[in-house]
Amino acid sequence: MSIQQYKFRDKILVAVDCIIFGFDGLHLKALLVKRDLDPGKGINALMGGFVNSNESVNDAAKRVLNKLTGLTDIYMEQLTCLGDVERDPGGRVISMAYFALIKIDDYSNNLMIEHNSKWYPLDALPKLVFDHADMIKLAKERLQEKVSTHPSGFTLLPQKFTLQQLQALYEAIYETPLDKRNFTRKILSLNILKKLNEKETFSSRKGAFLYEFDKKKYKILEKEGLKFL
Amino acid sequence: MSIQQYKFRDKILVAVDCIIFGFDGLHLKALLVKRDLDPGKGINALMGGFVNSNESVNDAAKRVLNKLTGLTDIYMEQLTCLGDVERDPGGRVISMAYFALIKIDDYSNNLMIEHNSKWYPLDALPKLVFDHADMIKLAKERLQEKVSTHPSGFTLLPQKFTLQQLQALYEAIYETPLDKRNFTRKILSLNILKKLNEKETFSSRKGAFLYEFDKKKYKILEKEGLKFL
DNA sequence: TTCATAAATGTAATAAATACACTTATAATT
DNA sequence: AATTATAAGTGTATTTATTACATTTATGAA
Repeated sequence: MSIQQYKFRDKILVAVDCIIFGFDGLHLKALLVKRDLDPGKGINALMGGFVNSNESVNDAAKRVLNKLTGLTDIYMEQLTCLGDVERDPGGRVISMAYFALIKIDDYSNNLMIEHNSKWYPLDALPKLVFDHADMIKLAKERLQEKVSTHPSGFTLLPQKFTLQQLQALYEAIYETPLDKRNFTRKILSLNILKKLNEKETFSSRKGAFLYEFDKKKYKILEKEGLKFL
Repeated sequence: MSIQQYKFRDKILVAVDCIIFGFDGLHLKALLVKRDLDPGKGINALMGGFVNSNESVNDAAKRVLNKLTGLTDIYMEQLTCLGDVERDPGGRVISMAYFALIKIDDYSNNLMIEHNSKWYPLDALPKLVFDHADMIKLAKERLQEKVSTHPSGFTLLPQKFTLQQLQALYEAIYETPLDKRNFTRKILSLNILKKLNEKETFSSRKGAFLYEFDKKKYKILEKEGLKFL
């Protein structure tokens, strides 16, 4: 046997698809586009693209994410490989699904028009092409696991946020109400929040203090993990 | 745009590589083969193979696992996609890594000779081709997470086992000693073990009771998850 | 009968999780 | 200036889970 062996094996189209999550203060949402090529043209889909032979699979995902959002340094991780033979009626295409978290306000209206994209609440998704609905379901489960042991979820919030916004985020992800006092105590005990001398006065007369993250402690917890809920 | 679009995209070789774990009662081990083709011929590697265009990626992993072990219904899950451009000097090959758990005694000596394969303790791995060492490292981390929330680890033990064997398994996976009384209490409180009326007398005069799993409860916990350690 | 060996077992102390309701600050209204 | 409406902010007691720790028991071999 020799290097020649590689030559006679089947080459396959490899795609990446990105589940992009956002949070609007109340609902967890996914960013979808209307697919612009057949098969499935005009149907809602995750943003995706093919992996080129001169780029890594992760780089392909970054490229796709950047193309859609204009953002770099997006929180992103591999989710799963969808590899069924018949998953794409257009041909044999395997897809690596990624999930990504962005601040919903970082995504501009211009881009929504340009890419024919739209945020959908997870409990009201439209019909999706191929196995994209499966991907989103899996991504949501993975997000729940992830935020229970890592501070990644914070990526969905604006830089400054109130404790009630943070709680609403966890409630949206876990799909369950949480006790305000217990939540506050626990999150503050992690020592990753800095209380600012500013208040957010949009949602109450009294106003709620804004917090931001202590990036150093955040990094440690990101690596080491934490036990959140 | 049309279906034609698919035609002009790059096709890529897709491989699967399997991290196969076994447990000999004391050490966690990985099954490695001597690679039989260039590049890297003769160097140790994970068992792997290319995905054919008429099989799913998961089926390719099953095929590879079955070819090496002779076993079907192996516990197996996707680990990660290794997708760097230069990871395989023989060409552009992306690899989906899987980790699998088998009972070490199910793997026969004949197969070891036939495939030029060998069990290596995880703390004494030989040099490996490409990024296979990374895969094993990641697989071990994933195994640690997995057994802390799912009863999957039991797949590494024979059908009948003693509590001390089970504890030794967890100690090997976590790489840390555990308290015998606390361990026993906790594992029994999960109510997934059936105490048999048989003793294993190999390792002590007194003999230790054998246990086996209650498969129904196992299935429930497998889905719902548990909080183990 | 004694000895050596690993198996089996319980309790007290500490830490973490949960359940639960009133007071406070403020802007808007009168 | 006083009142009202609204969400923010805060503490304690109870239950549950985790940890630390040492002696007795069963048995085969000598």
